This record gives sequence, structure tokens and C-alpha cells, in this order.
Amino acid sequence: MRTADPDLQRRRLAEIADAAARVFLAKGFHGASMQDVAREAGVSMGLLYRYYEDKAALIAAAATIDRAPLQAEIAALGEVADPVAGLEALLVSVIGAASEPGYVDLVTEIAAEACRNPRVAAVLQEDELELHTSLVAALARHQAAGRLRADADLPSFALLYLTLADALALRLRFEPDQPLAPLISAFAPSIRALQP
Amino acid sequence: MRTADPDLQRRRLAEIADAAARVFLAKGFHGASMQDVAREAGVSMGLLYRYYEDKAALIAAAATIDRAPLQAEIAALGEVADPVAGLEALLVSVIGAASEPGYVDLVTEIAAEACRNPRVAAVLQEDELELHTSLVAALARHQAAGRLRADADLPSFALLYLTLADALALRLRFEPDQPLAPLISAFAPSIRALQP
Amino acid sequence: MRTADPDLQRRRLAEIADAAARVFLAKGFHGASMQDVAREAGVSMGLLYRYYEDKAALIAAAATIDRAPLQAEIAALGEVADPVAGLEALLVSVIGAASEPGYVDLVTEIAAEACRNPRVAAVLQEDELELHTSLVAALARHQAAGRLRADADLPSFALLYLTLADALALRLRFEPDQPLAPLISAFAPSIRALQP
Amino acid sequence: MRTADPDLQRRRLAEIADAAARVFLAKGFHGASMQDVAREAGVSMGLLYRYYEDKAALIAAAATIDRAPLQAEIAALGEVADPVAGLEALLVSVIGAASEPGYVDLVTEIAAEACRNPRVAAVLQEDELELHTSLVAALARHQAAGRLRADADLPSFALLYLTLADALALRLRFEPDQPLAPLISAFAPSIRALQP
DNA sequence: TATGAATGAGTTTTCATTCAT
DNA sequence: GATGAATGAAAACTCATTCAT
Repeated sequence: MRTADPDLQRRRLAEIADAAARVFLAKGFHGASMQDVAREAGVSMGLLYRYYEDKAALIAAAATIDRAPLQAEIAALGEVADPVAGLEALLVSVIGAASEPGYVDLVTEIAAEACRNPRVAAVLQEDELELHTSLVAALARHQAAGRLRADADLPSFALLYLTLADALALRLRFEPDQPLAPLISAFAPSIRALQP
Repeated sequence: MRTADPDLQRRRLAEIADAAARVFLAKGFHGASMQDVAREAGVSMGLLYRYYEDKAALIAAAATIDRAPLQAEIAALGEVADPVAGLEALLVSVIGAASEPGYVDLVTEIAAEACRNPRVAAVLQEDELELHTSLVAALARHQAAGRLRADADLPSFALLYLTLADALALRLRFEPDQPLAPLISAFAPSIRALQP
Repeated sequence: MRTADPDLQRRRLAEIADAAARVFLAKGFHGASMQDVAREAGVSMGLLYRYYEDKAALIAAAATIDRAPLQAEIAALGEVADPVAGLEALLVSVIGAASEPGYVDLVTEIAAEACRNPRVAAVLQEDELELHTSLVAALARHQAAGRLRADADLPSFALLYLTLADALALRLRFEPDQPLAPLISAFAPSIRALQP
Repeated sequence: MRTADPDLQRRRLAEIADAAARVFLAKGFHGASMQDVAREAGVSMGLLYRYYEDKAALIAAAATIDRAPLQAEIAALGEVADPVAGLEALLVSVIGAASEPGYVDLVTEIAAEACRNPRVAAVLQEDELELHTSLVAALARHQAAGRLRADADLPSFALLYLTLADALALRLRFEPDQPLAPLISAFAPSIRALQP
């Protein structure tokens, strides 16, 4: 007797979400049809709906971007000798990562969708919160070690920092000739203000 | 017999674009139908298409948000006694203006659309450039008057500043409980770094 | 300038409802697709939905059967010399009319739909009420003229009579060999009981 | 090794038909999906199709309503002292039984389906025939005992009676405020006409 | 210039049915 | 015997766009 295979289920869920992310990236949430997703995932319409209740669910799933690499980099910041230099370097690398083709587009699409779709808003907020928590934790370690001012408002700084990173990535998408360095220099004082 | 009335044309174009902006604000570019726009504008479908070739043209037109008030505030910054205090105050007021219901949504929608629609991207860039130019001009006056460091990279700072304003407005849309003051405090060092 | 033509609108509404009734008769409410209706009506899907909001609305429209002939016969009953004979004759003719191919089917389909669809239930009830009112009025004239017992409960009788007419028509649909006369004879005592 | 178990087969067939009847009662033949039935029956899709070739077969099976209680009441009519009183009482109880939620709906759904689906029509006719036969038999006993007119056309009366019972149940479903008693009084003369 | 009726391909979603395991 | 993953055709409904008037 054939028995339900939770492994297959998990695999399919992921496969479909990946395919959906690819399609949504190329065409936008509303420009892409469920047919497009099914085709890209190599499954039938019926199966698509067996795994995702409706398009909104698929959007929510696809909106959960894989931020593992970014998370890792943020975590690594906690281990660095000089947090100020680390924050500057991280900004470059975050923006660099965000600039890979399509990534910003997807994030922007998610933001726009989140404005109207509470389910997506929830996913977005959770993702952002995770990054924020990691960054605060990393900075707190330096603060505890006396490498950052004891009275620095780390959560506010982290929020400012992450917000800026996303926003700059989007700006640079539209103005690719704009060099990054002067922008970072302009923000550097806010970073250095964390120093004891 | 009737002769073409260029004034009527201009008025109609503007009326329709305004109606479109209202509808798009409420339903999003893709959620709003051309019927919705025609109804809101009080014109027939045929007339709608006489004035705007297709939906993309209408989106492009509606994406040109009225930033006159913001422009005015930026211009006023040039007249202020203390540019640093002015920049902090302006940030509050920009974010406040951006927080009126639907405004951020529309801007975000425009950004998402711009990622896929070059016509919208062009409009967006032009709008941003205008603000940027104004801000740089305002700051340049203070720089010329010796109230800002001579070696400050005003264009980069202005870009950073405007980017941050938009991005924070979006963030606060999703996290309305987050107080604005600490975020501005965290950014303040970058503003103060402009001081001679 | 082309102006809205209410006559065209009325005509289209009726055309589509008629086409829908034909299709529903042949395939049932749920067996018929909106495409089927559009094709039968010779209009496009879009136009179909311009005139009828959704399938339920179309069903409700198609459920409003033309009972004018039946109404006329009932009204004529008020003019007849012998109401008892008239009621017996009318029963034959009602059942005969109801037996025309497809009519019973549609009524039955409507009844089934009415069990689940309040909009259709409302239409059905209204139609039945109209017939009931007419029959009671016709009988009341004879009662006033002393041709029917003064204490006869006309509304109850009318309800019984109409219910039976519909039900017998349905029965005979499935048992076409069953002669009608003995059934009417079996019911005749209830009719004759109205006599003074 | 496994050998075919005819008992299990019969049990499964009945279980599934019962589950189907429950689902069809709640959602109608066309509103209910095979998944719904499988879920209610607690079997897999595969098994469902092993026992019933297709949905039509399942509908035909589910259309065979359990009329055992009604049969019993009709049979009991044969034992009663006064058949006329018995027929009036039975009418009340039949209509009462038919008024339990959903029952009329299902019967009506079956009738509508029977108009289009010969298999269902056959089932329906057989069921009705059974009731008819029982009623005629019960009345025939009274006739033989001289309690009903020797020349009464029992089959016609029985058909009229059963038809009316079903039809009144349906009417009362839509007009629950209508009292039953006057309707029965209006029909009473036809019953009393059976008396010697 | 202006109208609004008309189009039909396209969208999301459902469901009866099959079949490898 | 039994499972449940998989199919794909079809359903209801929408909407950008056209065009006769």
C-alpha cells in the first residue's frame, strides 16, 4: 500500500515555491499566471493547487526569500575585531548581494504586494525582524566587549542600517553609474558615532 | 464646426491622470481596471483611450506624483538659519507627508512597476532627480555661506538623505509603533558631519 | 454621439434570458456553462456578464418562466358558468401545458435550485404567489355569486390545487402511460366539496 | 494470501453510498465533489472508484433513499380500524417526515437529476413504485373487508395521494408558516369518497 | 469630440478520473 | 485491496482594447 510521503511533500512544496519565485521575479506577482508557475515547476495545475491553496499562498511562499547568506554575514559581524569597519564592509556586501539581477525587483514587488496583502506583509515583517534581531545581537556582543558605546541605541541603529541597505540597493538599480563609496562615506558618521 | 481646443485637451489629460492616480492609489496598478479609471474620471472608455494610448501610458502619467509641496519644503530649507536643524526637521516632515494613507503604497507600487516598465522607470528617475537637484541647490546655498563644510559631498549626501526618507516611510508603514525620533537620532551624526 | 439605448438593453436582457432558459432546459443549471449560454445567445462572454452579473443572476432570470398563458386560463375560470367543471377542465389543461417537453424539467430544476439558492427561491415563490392570487380571485367571484360554498377555504383549496397540478405533471413525465382521467376523478370530490 | 471477501464488499458499498447521501444532502449532487464523498466515507479516491465506476453510479446509489420507516407506516395503515382516519393521519406523518431538514431538498434534487439521468430516473421510479404498491395493498385489505367502496380505483387514488404528499412537503419547505390542517381538510373529501 | 456596446483571450480555480506503488 | 499523487480539461469570470454610431 502506498503511504503518504512527507519527504516528497516537502520537496514538492520547495520545488514549486522556487519555480514560483523564478517566475514572479521575471514577470511580477500579477504579471505571472498560475499556468506560468505550473509550467516552470513542471507540474500540472491540479498539483499546483494541491500544494498551494491559492495564488496568494504561493506569493506568500515565494516572498520568503532565502536570506541565509545575508544572515551568515550579519552573524559573522559579531566575530569581527573592528565593528565599525565591519559595518561599513557589510553595507557594501549587502548592497552588492542585493544588486544581483532580480533580487531588488523581487523585494520591491514583495513590498508593493505587502501594502495590499496582509499575508505577504506578515512574511515580510518576519523576515525583516529576523535580520534585525541578528544584527542587534551581533552589535550587542561588541557593545558588551566595550567596542561600542554603552549608551548606543542598537535597535534603532540596526533598523536604520537595514532600511538604508535595502533602499540603496533599489536606488542603485535605477542609477547604476552612481558609485557606492561616497554614499557609504556620507553614512559613515552615523556608524562611527557608535564608537566609545 | 468644431476646432481642436488645446486647452480642453490639456485639461482632460490632467483630469484623467488625476482620476487614474486616485484609483491606482486605492487598488494598485494591476488591481484597477480601465473601467474603474473611466468611471472615476467621468468619461467613456472611448475617450479614455483617445487621451491615453493604453494602460501603460496611463500608469506612466499617474506615476508622476505631485511633489510640489515637498519641493517647496526643500526649497525653504535653503532659507533656513541652521541647515543641520533644518535637515532634521525636514526628515520628520518628509516622512510625515509620506505617511499619509496610500502615498507610500503608491510610491512602492511605482517602484515595483519601474523595475519592469522602463517608461515608469524614466518618470520615477526624473521625479527623484528633481528633488535631488532641489536639495543639492538648497544645501549648496548654505555651503556657499559657510554654514556647511566646503568639502562636503552634497550630491552624495542628498541622495543618501532622500533615499532614507522614502525607505523609512515605508518601514514605518509596516511598523507604525516604531517611534521616529530614535531613528533620526541615529542618522543625526551623518547630518552633523556636514557642519564646518 | 452615441447615446445609451434602453430599448437595446431590454431586448438584450430578454434575448439572453431566453437563450439561457433554452440551454438550462437542455443541460440543467449546473450542466450548462456560461459559454453555452453565450453561444446560444450569440453574444460574447464579456457581453453576457455585462448584462448579468453572474451565473446566479442568469439562473434567477431564466427561472422566471413565462406563465402568462396559464394566468390567462386561470383568469378565464372566473368567467365560466360552472366553476366545478371549470376546475376539472383547468386541471387537465394545466397538466397538459406543463407536459410540453422540457417545461416540467425546468420547473423541477428550479425547485431543486431554490432549495439551495435563496435568489431562485424568491423568484419561485413570487411566481407561485401570482398564480395562487389569480386562482383565489377567480374562485372568489364564484363564491360571491353563490356558486361556491360561502364557508369554503378558497386559499387553502387553491394552494392544494396548484400544488397538485405541478406534482402530477412531474409524475406523468416519468409515467407517461398513466391515464390522467382516473387521477382527476380521484381528486374530483375535493373540488365538488366546494359546491354549495 | 487474500481472498475476495464479498461481505466486506457489500459493507463498503453501503458505507460509501451512505456517506455520499450525507454529502449530497448537504451540498447537492453537483455541489459535492468526489473528494468530499471520499473524505466523508473515510476512503481514498482510488477505493471510491473501485466501488463505484463514476459519479453517476454514486448518485444513482445515493438516490435510493431509505424509505423503510415510511414503508412501515404505510403497511401499518392496513391494520388500522378506520382507513379514512388512517389516511388523514398518515398524510400528516408523511409530510412531517419529509420535512426533516434536507430530505425534501434531496428528493427534489433527485427528481431534477432524474429528468436528465435515466439511471436516476429508474431508481426513482422503482422507489415510488414500491411505496405505491404498499399503499395499494394496505387499502385493498380494507376494501376486501368492506371498509372502502368496492368500486374505488385504489391505484389511482394511491398515486394521487403519494404525489400530493411529496408535493406538499416541498411547498411547505418554502412556506413554513402555512398551516397543514386546512390543506388536509381541503383534500379530505377525496379521501372520504373512498368510504362505502 | 464623445459614447458605450462589444469582443475574446486570458485569469484563477475546481474536479472527475487514473495509475504507479 | 488500498493509497494518494498526479492529470488536464473545463468552469466562472475579468479586462484591455476596439469601433460603429
